[in-house]
Amino acid sequence: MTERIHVGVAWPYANGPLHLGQIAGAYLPADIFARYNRIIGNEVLMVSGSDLHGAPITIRAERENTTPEAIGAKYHAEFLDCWERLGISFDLFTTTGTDNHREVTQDIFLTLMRKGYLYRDSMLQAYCPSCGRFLPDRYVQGICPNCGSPNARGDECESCGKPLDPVDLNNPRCAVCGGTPRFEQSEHFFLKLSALQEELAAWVGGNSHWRQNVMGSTRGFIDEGLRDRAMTRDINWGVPVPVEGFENKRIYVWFEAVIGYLSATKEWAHLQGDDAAWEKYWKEDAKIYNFIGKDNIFFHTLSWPATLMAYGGLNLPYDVPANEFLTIQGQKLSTSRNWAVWLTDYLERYDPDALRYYLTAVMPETQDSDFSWEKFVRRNNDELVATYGNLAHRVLTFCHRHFGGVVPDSGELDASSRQLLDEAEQAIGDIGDALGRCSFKEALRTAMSTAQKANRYLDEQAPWKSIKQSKDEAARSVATVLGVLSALSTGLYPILPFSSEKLHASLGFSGSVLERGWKMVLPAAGQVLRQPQPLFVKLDEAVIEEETARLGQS
RNA sequence: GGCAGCGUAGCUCAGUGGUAGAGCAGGGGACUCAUAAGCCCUUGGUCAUUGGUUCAAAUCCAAUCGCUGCCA
Repeated sequence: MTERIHVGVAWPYANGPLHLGQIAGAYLPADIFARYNRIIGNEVLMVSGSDLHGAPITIRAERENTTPEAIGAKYHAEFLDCWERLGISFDLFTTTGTDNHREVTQDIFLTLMRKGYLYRDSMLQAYCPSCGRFLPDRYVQGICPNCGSPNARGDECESCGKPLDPVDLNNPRCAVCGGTPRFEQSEHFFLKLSALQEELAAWVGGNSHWRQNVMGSTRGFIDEGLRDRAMTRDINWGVPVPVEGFENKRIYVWFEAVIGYLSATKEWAHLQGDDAAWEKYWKEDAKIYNFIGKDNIFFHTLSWPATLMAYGGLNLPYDVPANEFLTIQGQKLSTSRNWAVWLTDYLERYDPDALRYYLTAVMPETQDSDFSWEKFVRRNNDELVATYGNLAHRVLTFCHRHFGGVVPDSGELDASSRQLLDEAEQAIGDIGDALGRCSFKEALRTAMSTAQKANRYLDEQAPWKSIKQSKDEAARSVATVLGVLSALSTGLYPILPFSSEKLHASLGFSGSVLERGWKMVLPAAGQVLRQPQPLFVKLDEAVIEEETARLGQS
């Protein structure tokens, strides 16, 4: 039975380059999941886009004497290039800056207003007279009332970790100009989350398939009691509030960016030439998955579902497989200290599948995990190259040397050959099962263990020995392993698409792995093999030192 | 501070009531088709700590410590 699967991925902020934490946390798992669902025949739509709004991008633009549009455009182009090179297969990667997104957002805003889920109230806001604008919480600095630290931010004191309100700071100052802000009442629209408390609790309770971390923190918010929150901001960059008197305000980015999942679907439908096609995913039977990092669980399991419930008639997320964080060589990622591995840098120097392999192997599914160049090189060389790449290479070169570069006739299979092929076929099923549950690490382990079994089998069979006595016996074991390789090219396709296609072609198949589908297809006797080329490149140990030296350098 | 997740071998992790596991790294061996890869054997753990429930706890409960995130 085919299903409709909507894969929505966190909207990256177009304020700087992508780093490996974002890839491991959201984009790679989303892509693996989307590829798997496509190959098993599901109807898949994978969308996301650049988040162009919010205060940081405007402040950066001022500092660099440019416009928010220019910064957004630069990084949006860079993101698109990265997806292409890393094989992140979006059906549409748009931006929050489109007319379509504005229209969809404003429609939702006005509908919620009309239904009473958005109401006016006023709140105290810091206003900087010398900058002539209201300041977001984090742009007010001052002395922490809790620990006395002189550089506490209005949202949080970094030195004692306590969350703060800008009005609590002693001697507040504007983080941009250093001037003294004053606090003024400002009118905003509040989302009536409190009114949806029961409905949300019931819905969350029915989602027992959610991950521990997602369910735990979502339940925590509900038990605490949901509070109404402002969904507009005193800022002049973003989606305009479609209400008279709010010309100098904009819709809050977290209210608006998640609407992108819906607006992007509408944009995709329009580009397909079928404006109603979005309804297949949002009104008809479909499962919506949102791949995100653990930092924005609240917005995806409560705030956005509340918006959808209030609007009415649209599908809610089916699953929100949020990942934990990736540290870099034992330390937290830090953009300001340049403690990060930037995706563009990686892609300039190494293969996409090597990264996809390593990041899947250490994917932070249940706890924070660590990226290190040493482990990257080690796992590439000792696992990916040695276990999988070498398996393909040793068998393919053997075929060229002894069987004229064609698939030999296996003849009647003996018990161990039959068993290995059964296990390979079973592995495809198990991998699929794991991928369907978003257990990506488990899927990879299953695949690699199949490659290992094939290596063991080869050593037992030793066709390099048997060929001296019986060409048929050697043909049988070699043909068997070619079958396992074919199975692996399928089973690993969602995770390692580039090398899977390469192996598929090396095995003499035409077309693509994707077209062939999620099944084991044995290469036919006589099928012409391509001249084998190594699937993966072995990395020089010097890479570890070179790359480690780059960390933390400005 | 509150809430949530996590803490198992040197590393990455699996294991949710029944004799502590895998891969990689380390040590040894036999082989040689292969990117000096693969295969076999092997060293290695007070399952964060303390207490409790149970015939039986890595697993359930409580407290403590540590790491990360969130506090919209």
